[in-house]
Amino acid sequence: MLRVYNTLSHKKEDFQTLEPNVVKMYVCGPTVYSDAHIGHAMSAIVFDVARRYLEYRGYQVRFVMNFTDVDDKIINRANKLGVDPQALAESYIVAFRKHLEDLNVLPATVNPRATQTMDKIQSMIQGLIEKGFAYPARNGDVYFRVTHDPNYGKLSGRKIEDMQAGSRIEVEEEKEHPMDFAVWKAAKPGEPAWDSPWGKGRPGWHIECSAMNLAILGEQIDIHGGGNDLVFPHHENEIAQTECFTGKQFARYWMHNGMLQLQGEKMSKSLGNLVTIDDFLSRHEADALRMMVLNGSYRAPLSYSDGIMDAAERGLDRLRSGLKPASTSASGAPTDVRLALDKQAEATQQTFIEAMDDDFNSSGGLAGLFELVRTVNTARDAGASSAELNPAQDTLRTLTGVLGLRLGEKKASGGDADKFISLLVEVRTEMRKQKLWGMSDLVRDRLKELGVSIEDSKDGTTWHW
RNA sequence: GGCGUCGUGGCCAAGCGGCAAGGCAAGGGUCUGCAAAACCCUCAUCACGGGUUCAAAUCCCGUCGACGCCUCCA
Repeated sequence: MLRVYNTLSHKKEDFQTLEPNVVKMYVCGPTVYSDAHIGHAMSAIVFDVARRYLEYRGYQVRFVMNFTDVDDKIINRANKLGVDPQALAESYIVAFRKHLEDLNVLPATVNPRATQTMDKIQSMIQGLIEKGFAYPARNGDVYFRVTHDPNYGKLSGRKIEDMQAGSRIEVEEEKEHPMDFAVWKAAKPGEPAWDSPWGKGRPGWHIECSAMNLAILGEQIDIHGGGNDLVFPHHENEIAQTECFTGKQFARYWMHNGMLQLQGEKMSKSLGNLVTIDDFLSRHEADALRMMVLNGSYRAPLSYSDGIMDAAERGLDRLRSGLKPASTSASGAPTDVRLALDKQAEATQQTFIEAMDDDFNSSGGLAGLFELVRTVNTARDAGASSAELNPAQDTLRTLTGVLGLRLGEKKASGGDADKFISLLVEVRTEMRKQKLWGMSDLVRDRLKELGVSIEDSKDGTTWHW
């Protein structure tokens, strides 16, 4: 039985879907106004793993990730650069899509955009006004009436009174209550604007997610995800709008990932302490970032550092070691070794499911995989043939695949250099045959300095970057 | 100030009432011409102080500390 930690109840709950075998899942994507950083990547990876695991467990997942492509930040940035806000947003959407692909994040079933959901946004606002949950103000904005929602604050555990006390919000004259928030914003001259019953304007920050959910997944969904910095106000307001509009419970499970930190602080655009996805991928393989995320708990904050990346990359190598083929001289492993291998493959699968069923405990799942790796390697050393190794290696491949790891051969980034390296290695093999150890070691050491590792074995010599 | 998450070996980290998973690093060994890889062995009583229990890293109370949110943010 899968259990999922629900921010709404602060507990792990049994996972039950609205419809049998179907999961309706919505994850908040980025507001596209600048280069995405690895914190965004972490969030995408976390929910990609959840999605892959749900599919592995037999669910059909309708996975929606939105792009918020109209927003103050986008407008400001576009004005600064002197470009069209829509064009700016579009370029970042293209870039982000490419990043997701590079990071092996499965494509969403749908990627809706705020600007393409305008009808639904407006009909929702209209509905909220009719029900008394929203009101147009004299300045052309439309505000959500917080005090009319008895459940307001249930996700973040805040009370309207508490927030008022510590509030640093500038109180808009036009608001009935300081905590009321805009569902529609009147356009200033030169800003992107859409016609509406309340005058030209654009959606407020939270309404677009409510509307996109409604338009694509319906009134009720199973899982709503995002970074935990979105709990308040974004998700709180989303719940308020949607539930007041439909009169039904919106999302059953709210999942939030912890923040990626750099030197003890949240990595964020405003703090400027970030590593962009481009930066990261120019120095590491995509699997390494995923490995780093998988090694921890998705809800806990994660500190990015060279040390942690190093460990992630070594761990990746270790997983890969389990997939290496049988020795060409393999003549079959002893019975006890073969039995142990089968048994471990079985045990690993079980451990994996138990761990992942417990709120996607990837680190626990990984532990089982490492044990399988050791058993496979032991069997290979004991002379297991590829036929004997195959079933266990298939299990390993399947389960690492569920985590979204590709474990491909390390890229021979050298391009043209590769064939020269191969030549060098070939020559070295000849030297070794003639027992010219000094020369062979020199070649090996010098290549090592250049980033090329050589491994000699009974089956011959292999090398990799 | 309010709300919330958390504090496990040198580092990352699982465990959530019954002898402390796993990875990285380190040390010793097997293998190897020597290495590397692989394999074997070694390496913690769980921030602190009380309490509950036959039994607590795991539950309760308190202290200290970290981080997030309360303003745009994955």
